[in-house]
Amino acid sequence: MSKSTTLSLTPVQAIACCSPLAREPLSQDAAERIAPLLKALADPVRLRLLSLVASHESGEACVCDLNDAFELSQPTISHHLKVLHEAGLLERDKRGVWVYYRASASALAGLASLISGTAP
Amino acid sequence: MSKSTTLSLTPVQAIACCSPLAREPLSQDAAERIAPLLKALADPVRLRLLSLVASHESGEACVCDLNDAFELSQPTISHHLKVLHEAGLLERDKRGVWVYYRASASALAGLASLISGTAP
DNA sequence: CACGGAGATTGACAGCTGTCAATATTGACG
DNA sequence: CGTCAATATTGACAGCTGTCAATCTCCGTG
Repeated sequence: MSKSTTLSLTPVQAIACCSPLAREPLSQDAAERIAPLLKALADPVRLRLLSLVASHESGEACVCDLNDAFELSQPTISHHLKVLHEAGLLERDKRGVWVYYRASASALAGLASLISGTAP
Repeated sequence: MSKSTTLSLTPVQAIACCSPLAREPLSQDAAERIAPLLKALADPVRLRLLSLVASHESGEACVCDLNDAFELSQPTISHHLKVLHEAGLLERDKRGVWVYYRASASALAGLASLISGTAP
């Protein structure tokens, strides 16, 4: 593979390639692909959003419910959901006027194995 | 400025208390304790630093070696190491003039189990 | 003791990020 | 159609963050 400055990997794929942190030194390239994913997670509101969605009975949650769980404006919640979605941590599903989000199990598993060294 | 934090939990302990993200909705309190830990990790340079230390043969690495691995100024590396240390992800050990850092296995394991849902 | 080198701290600055108000877009339904 | 409700987008702004140059602290050694 040649170096490509415009590679369009989903962030989830950015992780799949890497051995755990403690296994061998992370390359600069890998680090720069992984950091945005962690950055997406590194916010209290987004952590709660992801947890709310992931722990929801049906495995998915409607934005309308999520908005009510915070004392933040609707655009702010929408912004956080967008960040999580673009990182590949949340999957979006629009049904009619409502939008449902689902947590990406593979993304979370990938992150965890990167950090702990557990094989996926 | 102020060392105002009233709670004196290490960030590692901040995690130990929580069930995995997908198990039940994270409380605001828990989210605000965990986010700083992820924030410490969510930087390409710090990811590489942690990986360098964690994957080092003896389990620890001297700052002098770490400095050489980046094209960044010494104060910048020192700053990143401080962030990782204050988050509880790196342990500091000063021996004479040299300082050695060691990765905290429990912090990493805690984070991973929080994310993936694996029991600690 | 004085000097030199390892690492930390300080101060400054540009760029990023979380938040809101205002507005746009989209689909259901009369 | 026209209206209404659910999300998304835009623009603005304050606060945080990564970086460097300069300086400081500490310790070993001549």
